[in-house]
Amino acid sequence: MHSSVIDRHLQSFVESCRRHGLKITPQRVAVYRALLESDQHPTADAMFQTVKLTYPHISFDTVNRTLLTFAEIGLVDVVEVFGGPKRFDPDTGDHHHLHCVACGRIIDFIHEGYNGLDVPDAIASKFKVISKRVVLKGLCDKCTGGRP
Amino acid sequence: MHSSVIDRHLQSFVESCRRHGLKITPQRVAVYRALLESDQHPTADAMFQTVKLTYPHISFDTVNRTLLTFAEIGLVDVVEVFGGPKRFDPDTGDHHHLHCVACGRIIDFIHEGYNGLDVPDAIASKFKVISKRVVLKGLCDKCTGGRP
DNA sequence: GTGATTGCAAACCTTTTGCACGCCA
DNA sequence: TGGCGTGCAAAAGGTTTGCAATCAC
Repeated sequence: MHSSVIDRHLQSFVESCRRHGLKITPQRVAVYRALLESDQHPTADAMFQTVKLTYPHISFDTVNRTLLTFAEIGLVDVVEVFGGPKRFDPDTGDHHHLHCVACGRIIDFIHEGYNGLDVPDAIASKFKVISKRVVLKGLCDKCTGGRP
Repeated sequence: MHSSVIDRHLQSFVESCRRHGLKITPQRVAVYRALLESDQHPTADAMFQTVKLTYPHISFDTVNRTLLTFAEIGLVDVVEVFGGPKRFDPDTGDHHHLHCVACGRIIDFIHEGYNGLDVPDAIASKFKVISKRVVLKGLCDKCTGGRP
């Protein structure tokens, strides 16, 4: 990611913290920077390992709590899992997930046909829908070994 | 659930076990019966509490392992969660989920428009899709207090 | 200054593993 | 009878909580 893009993200991060009355601490900045560069859907522990490289003194608890705080203010999403540790998604935009049941990878994809899914009236009248996502379970290319 | 319906389910349960070389033990039958009557998406512990009522001597481990075994042979689904313990779904048919972010309930719904979702070619050519589900996050009627 | 945040430690909960005994096929 | 399944116990892994010291504002 280009440094100018990072700067722009960092600026909106600062504004988001201000809006929610959160202090801008070096730990939070370090976690946020790591999120921007993260491989997809890291666990709290994976984030901890990454952040330690640039901020060796940080504790796991701080990383974990920071991620949960970021999730509360909408800076990251907590993604759906089928067991195991929580996983976080720095991409809060409209996209969908494929879960490989063999290796556990979660692969993002976007698809025109899935955007703006209509919510049935019976649901819309009773529930306030916050987010919509299509979740596919299957086997990824690495795990099928090319066999379809 | 009517007893005749239960009998029919039990019969297909027995066949399913036979097909997979699993023994028919009273514990497995008890767990399966409890599944048929279960409120939706119970955790292993919730199932344990229920099964104990009719089979007081059963251990938590057995209930848990039985549920995992059932999941492996497709008798139940493990449903997507956003953290916390695994949850099981006795309904393996085509349906979708609404997660209430306030109370944690997972509500099933069916919707014509979501059945037979097309899988984008870019995905279908690389991944073997096993299941498709729309996951909505939101607030249920109990948690909005009627306010939409 | 002061209240939020951090780091550390302990507790808690869920899941996993190992093993001896018992039971289904 | 043989081997799978069960129950018990211990361990592992992840998350949550409490608290004193520290830091951003």
